[in-house]
Amino acid sequence: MPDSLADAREHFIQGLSRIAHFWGFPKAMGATYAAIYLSPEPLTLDDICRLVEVSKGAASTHVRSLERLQTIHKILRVGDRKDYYRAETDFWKIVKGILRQREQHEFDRALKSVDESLEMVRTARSQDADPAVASFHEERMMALQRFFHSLDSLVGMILALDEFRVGSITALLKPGNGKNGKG
Amino acid sequence: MPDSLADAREHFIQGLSRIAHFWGFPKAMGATYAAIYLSPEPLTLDDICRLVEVSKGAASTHVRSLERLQTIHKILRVGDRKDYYRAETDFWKIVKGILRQREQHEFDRALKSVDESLEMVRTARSQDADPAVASFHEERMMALQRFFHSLDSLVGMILALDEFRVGSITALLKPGNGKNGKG
DNA sequence: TAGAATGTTTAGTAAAAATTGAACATACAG
DNA sequence: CTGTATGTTCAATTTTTACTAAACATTCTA
Repeated sequence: MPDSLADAREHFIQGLSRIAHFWGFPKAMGATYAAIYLSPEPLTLDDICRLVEVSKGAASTHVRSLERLQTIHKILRVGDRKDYYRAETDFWKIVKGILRQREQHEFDRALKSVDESLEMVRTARSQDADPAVASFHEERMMALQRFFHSLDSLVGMILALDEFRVGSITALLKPGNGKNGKG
Repeated sequence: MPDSLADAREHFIQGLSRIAHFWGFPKAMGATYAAIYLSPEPLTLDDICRLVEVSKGAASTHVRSLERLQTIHKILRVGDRKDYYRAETDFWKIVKGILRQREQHEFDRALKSVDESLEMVRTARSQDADPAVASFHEERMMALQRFFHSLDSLVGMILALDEFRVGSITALLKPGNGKNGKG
């Protein structure tokens, strides 16, 4: 069977699709990354359409998203109008990029939302609201606010740690620990 | 305006809905948690239907999911057939629980998927596949495998750290660091 | 300028996920 | 046993998200 290698590639691509989907990205986006990741040579949009079996429009959208997340990189060649894409292979860098992006967009909004709610409760209390309920709400909201700020600090710390190579932290853990006691 | 407090609650619930959705849960599930979290008294299913404006079926599903994630707890009272729910307020515990569940389910599957693909590539190589391409695929898959194992170790470590109270780590960071240099 | 090769946007469609509502199950009271 | 109050399940529906295909834009050649 001359296509056992293609089968393996297929299986791998499907695996990354699942993972991508699980973490909230379109399946085809994961497949796109996988296809690029497994290619020895940079791929063009048309290559991707062929390998991932997706329309040019979708491929265009996905490479844009992947590039924004810094999981792939565009390569331009002089005298060639095609865009080529190669995979970023430093996974810690990728995780860091995704963390950073998520933090910037949605995480900030979450913080803001709690801040606003808290402000509203305080306004309500200064007016006519039931003081007991208002106090309770205020307490709970403040607790969540504290947690978010801690998370924010923690993520910031992790991102900063990258300067010292996060990967090396896990290298410390690797030798001889196998799996960590589950299932 | 006698409902400014209800407005604040509304805003808060909507905020948590967004967050939940962003992290891959149904919006109404986040809203359900928020409603319980803000209630001084444990809530019944019917309370939830009313507060979150959702059918009994959906409410039932959501409390089940939330309970499985240990974000809320069921309270049974003697001589009362209703189930009551109160919110878990230890957010680090919640994060830990979600991490643990995700690790067990999807994370393990990801590892397995890569392991299998790798096995397939090796089989292919022992047969007739292009050795150069097979080698390249094998290398890349092994790199991802290594990363996954590192991640697995890292998550395991974080979960283990809980014994020593993860919260205290962030407590160290909190005093006077404000925001960590973004936007 | 036209024509070819490429990438992007978008209106419409297809697929997936969440939600409803009603049937069903269970437990208790009388 | 019957009726009532509760929780659960699931087929059908609604809502959301992803994708396609075609029009459009851009850049290069000549």
